[in-house]
Amino acid sequence: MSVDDLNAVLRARRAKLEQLAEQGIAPFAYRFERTHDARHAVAALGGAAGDAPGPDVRVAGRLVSWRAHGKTAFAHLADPSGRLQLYFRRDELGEERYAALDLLDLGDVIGVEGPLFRTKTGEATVRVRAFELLAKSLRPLPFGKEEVVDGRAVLHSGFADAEQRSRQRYADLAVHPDVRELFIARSRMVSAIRRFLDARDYIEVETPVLQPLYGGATAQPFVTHHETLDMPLYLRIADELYLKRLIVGGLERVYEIGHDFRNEGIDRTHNPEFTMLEFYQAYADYRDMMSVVEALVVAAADAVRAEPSLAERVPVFEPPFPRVEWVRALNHALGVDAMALDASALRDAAERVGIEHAATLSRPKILDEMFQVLVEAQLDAPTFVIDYPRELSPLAKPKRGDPSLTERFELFARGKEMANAFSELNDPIDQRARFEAQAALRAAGDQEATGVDEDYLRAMEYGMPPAGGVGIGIDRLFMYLTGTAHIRDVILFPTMRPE
RNA sequence: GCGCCCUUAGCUCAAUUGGCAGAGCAAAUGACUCUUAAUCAUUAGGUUGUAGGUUCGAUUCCUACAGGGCGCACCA
Repeated sequence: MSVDDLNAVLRARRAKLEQLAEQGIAPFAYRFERTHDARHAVAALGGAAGDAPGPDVRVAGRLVSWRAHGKTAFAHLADPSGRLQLYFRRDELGEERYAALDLLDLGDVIGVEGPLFRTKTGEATVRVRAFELLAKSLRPLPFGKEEVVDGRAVLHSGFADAEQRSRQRYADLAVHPDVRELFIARSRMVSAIRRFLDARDYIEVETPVLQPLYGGATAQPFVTHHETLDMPLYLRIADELYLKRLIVGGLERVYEIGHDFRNEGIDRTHNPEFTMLEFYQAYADYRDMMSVVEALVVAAADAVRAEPSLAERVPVFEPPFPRVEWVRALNHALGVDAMALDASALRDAAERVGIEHAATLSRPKILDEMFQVLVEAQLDAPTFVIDYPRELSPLAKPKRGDPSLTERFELFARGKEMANAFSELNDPIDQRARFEAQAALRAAGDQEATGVDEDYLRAMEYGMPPAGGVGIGIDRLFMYLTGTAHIRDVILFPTMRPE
């Protein structure tokens, strides 16, 4: 885009850039020594009563409002900690420097120096003695105007377009302090989870994102190609099989936080790449892992609640969470023994609860759909669903005492799956049989079925201790804790078509 | 992938039945030494998402395409 194509606003800013050059003012600085951020500057003035001047401060940030009155001007500077009012006077700055203020624009990054004082309306303000341009803003940020009504900031004419806010997250963050706070809270939550696991003697590991065989979940993968090896590689859909190899190797407690990739639809709760936490603990079973998950969710919630602007939104948990047995819950909701129904009775039951074309679905699929409608959707408070039917859980160990079930739990909250966990299968004979069943499905055209992972079987044949394993979707956990409806609002740069 | 809806100035939004495309903010010029959605005056800013069609005339009606939103499907 040439300068000729730019609109008048952009041209005006470029013109100022030239005037700055003529005056020998560098529009893009190297550094600025700060003594305070906005919040600490306000605190530094403290309760200084009346006209008592406060200390000198040097603060830097973005110019977000400007009110000129001839020979004086008020402005607000915003930094990550908040906003601070600035007061410019011609008689203090001198005519030349005061005139140079004309070359500033909203959105410029500036640094100022001067004493703090309180205006007659009581607002902590810097009486600017000197200012420096640190970065010229050549493109107007979509600032709204902020009005304070009953002590609360009300934004006028802001940056509302959901598409542009996601595409230009930098602008969204720049003009919306609450968006910054949300992503800061997400980072704090992830840090808290790391501390939680570290404190329990888990070690954080990194396993391959590019995998010759994908597995550990059922999903369409992204496929790429390595030139030198001349072979296809898949972006991982789960971390599971590599983490369990490490259990074989004697790393008894491991976790990984990273992106999984699934080549599927995009909607309110799905992004093609998303953040997954998986952790595995040798010599533990799924009941041990339930306790860990309860404590982990509490720790994550505490970390988010520590962000004051979000505190009210974060649910308070009181472990232990209720446990609901899969079969018993479904039968109770249905009023009959679902597992005992024959094929046609099951179809009729499914259609009564609103499942369409049940005739085309497999038995496990019908059961799963009925469970989703009748039970999962009703689970608002965090609840463990335990002991899934074997036919729904190809990756879990059979339940002790009832081989028709598996030792598996999922954690649900607000009707959404938060975590999925098993007593991990550690029998290589059984594992091979399950892989071969998958391979048969794949040969029959099921794109999501995986092949036989011989290397993983080799690892298991060396002997894998019993272990409990958990997967938790970090994006969804954070959505739940903050009451965020759309996954794109908790991912800094969600996947979108190019403009 | 399917259905419905949306796309107008840098931002937020108007525009009667198909009849000269408007406002606020932002911008430019001027006035103003405690303002805070500052105020006041003046000015500029548009190939109405793109390409076609119907019409004397299209922001408006039709078709296709692009991007987006919502729902469905897929995703245990």
